[in-house]
Amino acid sequence: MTEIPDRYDPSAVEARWYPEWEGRGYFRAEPSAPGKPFSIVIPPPNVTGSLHMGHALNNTLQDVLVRMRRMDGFNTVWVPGTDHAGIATQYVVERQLAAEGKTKQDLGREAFVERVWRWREESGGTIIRQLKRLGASCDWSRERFTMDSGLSRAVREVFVRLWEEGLIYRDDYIVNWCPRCQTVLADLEVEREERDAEFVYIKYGPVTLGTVRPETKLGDTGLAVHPRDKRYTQYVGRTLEIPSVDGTIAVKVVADDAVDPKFGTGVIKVTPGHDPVDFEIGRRHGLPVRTVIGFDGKMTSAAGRYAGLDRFECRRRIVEDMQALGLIERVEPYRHAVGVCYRCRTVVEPLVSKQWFVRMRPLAEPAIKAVREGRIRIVPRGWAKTYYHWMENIRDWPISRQLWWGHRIPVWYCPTCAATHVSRTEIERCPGCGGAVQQDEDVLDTWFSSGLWPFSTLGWPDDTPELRRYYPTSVLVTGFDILFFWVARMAMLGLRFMGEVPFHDVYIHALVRDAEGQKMSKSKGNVIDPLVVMDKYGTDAFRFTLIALAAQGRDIRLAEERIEGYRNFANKLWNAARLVLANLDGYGAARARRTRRQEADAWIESRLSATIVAVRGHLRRYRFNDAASAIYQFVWHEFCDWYLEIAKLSLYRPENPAQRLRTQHTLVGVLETTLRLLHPFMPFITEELWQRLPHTGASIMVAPFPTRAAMRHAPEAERAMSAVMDVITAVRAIRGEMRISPAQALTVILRPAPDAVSLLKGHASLVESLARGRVTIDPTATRPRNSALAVVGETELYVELEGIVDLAAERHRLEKEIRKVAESAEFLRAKLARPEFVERAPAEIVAKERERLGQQEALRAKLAASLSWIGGSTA
RNA sequence: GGACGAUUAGCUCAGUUGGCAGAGCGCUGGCCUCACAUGCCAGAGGUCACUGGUUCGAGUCCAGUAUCGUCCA
Repeated sequence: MTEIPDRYDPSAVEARWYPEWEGRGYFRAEPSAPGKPFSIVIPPPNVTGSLHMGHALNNTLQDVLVRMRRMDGFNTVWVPGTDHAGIATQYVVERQLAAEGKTKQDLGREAFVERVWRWREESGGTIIRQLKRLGASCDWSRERFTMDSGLSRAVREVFVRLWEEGLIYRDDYIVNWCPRCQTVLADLEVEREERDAEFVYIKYGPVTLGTVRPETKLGDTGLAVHPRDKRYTQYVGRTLEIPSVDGTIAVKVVADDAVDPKFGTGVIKVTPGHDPVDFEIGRRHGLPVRTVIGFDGKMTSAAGRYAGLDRFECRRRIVEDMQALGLIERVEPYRHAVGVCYRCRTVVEPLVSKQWFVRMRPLAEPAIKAVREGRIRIVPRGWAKTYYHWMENIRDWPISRQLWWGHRIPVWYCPTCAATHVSRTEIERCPGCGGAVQQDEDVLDTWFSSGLWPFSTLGWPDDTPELRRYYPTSVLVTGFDILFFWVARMAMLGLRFMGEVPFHDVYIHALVRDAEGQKMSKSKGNVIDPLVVMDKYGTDAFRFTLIALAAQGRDIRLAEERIEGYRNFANKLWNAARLVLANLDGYGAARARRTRRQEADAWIESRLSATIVAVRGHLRRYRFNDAASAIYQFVWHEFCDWYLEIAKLSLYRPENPAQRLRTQHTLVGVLETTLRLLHPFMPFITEELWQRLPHTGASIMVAPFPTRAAMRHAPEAERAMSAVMDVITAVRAIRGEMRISPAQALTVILRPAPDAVSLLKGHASLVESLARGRVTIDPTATRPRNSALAVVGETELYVELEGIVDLAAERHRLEKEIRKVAESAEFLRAKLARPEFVERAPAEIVAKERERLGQQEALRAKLAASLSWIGGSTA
């Protein structure tokens, strides 16, 4: 048909359908509508973000599930939204200000926060637009933002309740401090980076010890050794006066298990103010905290003559000074992992300060139990182990952040009477003494609000219809990198505040890497931009690639050739539909239904039925790649490679009109059903083609997802067709191996087993056209001179070679064939010769192997006879 | 140092309960056959990292070794 181009052009199709679907309200959920609920909340991307491969994979998988369930008639909701990303967002706006030569202090807190809001209005929608480009069928009317008033109310409610229940406290603690972002970071927000450093061996009074952080020597208040390390027992308990760069310092020697006697000299200096391990050691032994590095990353006045120096500059200077004093024994190069801020890569400084914490243990226990009892199912299972390990060793969660952008901690201090008030509402006057109060300066960790996401987005703390209908959500789809940041916290907070798990299933997918297996990162320059890919290959092809690569438990290496392959798949589908559409003249469904179904029709319908069952089964178990490959295999290698070729016979050279009608009917039925099956994976092209085919309904999006009942299972037809196809393949193989041109028609004689006569007679024209030859069927045929032979099951097949090709080629082919068969027979004979196998293996397995051996031997005999017939040696 | 994972065709990877090893890409040969050269037909290619064990039978289960990777300290 000339009006449909022979290449699929995704751009126009994609641009057309998304607004159409959205406009018709297909994405919108209605709690009061019927149907079993199926709900998903999106892992909210950072509002500062733009779509990367991880998002693309994550949201494609969610969309597959949501679209399938929606078509299945579930009451489906997919709640989208974004996360206010405290540090990241503040950082972006600070950089903008810096470009204008201003700092946030110049603006003041209120104006700065206003400025961030303005930034969000202008630039915060990027990722949402990109999700639409991907085809994500989110209910945009329910889009949420963690800083929305509703969600902020939920945050405050949770804080106050946790406080009332004694699960929130404020304490001095050693925390990870980012001197650049000027805020505390949770352990999880600190990333490790390999860096080269110097391991400096310092003479420390009577002992020598190694350190990578000589500048912290100024803050040392102790020395620690292992309790069983005999080298140092004599010093334990003593306080030593150590000559140092700035006079002497007093350190107490303690024995602690945390010291590794085999590392360095087996002695460590203890700096409780600047190292988390040392802080713990200091607590255990009552050592004082001495802070020598400040929140700005510069040495404090306690650092004496080094005060005011940058911490790294101080390190250099102190090494020089000690060297001059002869206090350094030696310096070794050392490569180690330092903690850096996950946002700005600045080296994190452990510092002691007052922070808010959530007690995790009481929250973690029910969350562990929920997974253990299967109320939350983690898929793939392996991740449950990681989850348990972290949850069982969980530490209290520092939730305060020294930022301006975020949920301000709902705590007020009264300078007059020194009272602390925690409140759901704003307070101006102290309820105790009536004096003016001041709110805590800090805001809450972003994960504190995203941890409430599954219920805060549905209206909590109010009792809403949405909450009652859609909570717990059906499944959470996410990457393992935020298993602890997010998944674990949602589980804990959901159980605490809803009394019920936040999701039944957690599907954890892989990380997308580049073709070399490297994590994609801007600094490495190996990022593949999803939007560029979608422009180049089409969204459907891109989605299908991600799905096809999303095998459980392994990282995805994305290579462009794969995407190209699935672009070709989309094109294949497009052209199959072109063929069908070009041949629908005279088609009427009602009349077609009265025609007789041919074997090939029954076969392709049966194959589709099996594919539907497979796709459903795989999706139920989140085996996305298996689902994709099942449908790919069916569309390309069964429908296109075989059925369309068969259909052409009755389409182009109809033996009778009824048969043509029936073929049209099958083509339409199978293609239309296949499109529905494929729609969750490739939403755009399927809609476009479906609209052009005869169909019922306004959109494929709301048409039913195929069930096994849609197509009849027909094992008999499958067996019959597979026999016919084997014959065709055998003739083609002879042609191919003998290099006979496709233009050369062959003369083929079939000598079928008695029970195959009618089957082959019925499909002779099929063989003739698909194998290109004239076919004679004769159960009593004898082998012509100068012919090639193939054996298909019980059927012998001769291809006349007289005048076409010389027999040496056939001899060569047969020899190869015989070698293969003989090898296989030998393998089976050896297996069956072992008494252990015959005695102990299940009878049916033994019988099966015997039968196979019989077949192989018979085949070998025939091939050998054939070879000697044409004058070859059977040796 | 600890935990987890990986090792299967030239490359990237599947392989659900143990029963003759699969796909895509690439490669080789032949084809512009009236849907598609983003295609069609045929084909080559594997000691399933290594060493033991369990079993009639191991890519699959167990133990160890090697290499790589991730996370945690």
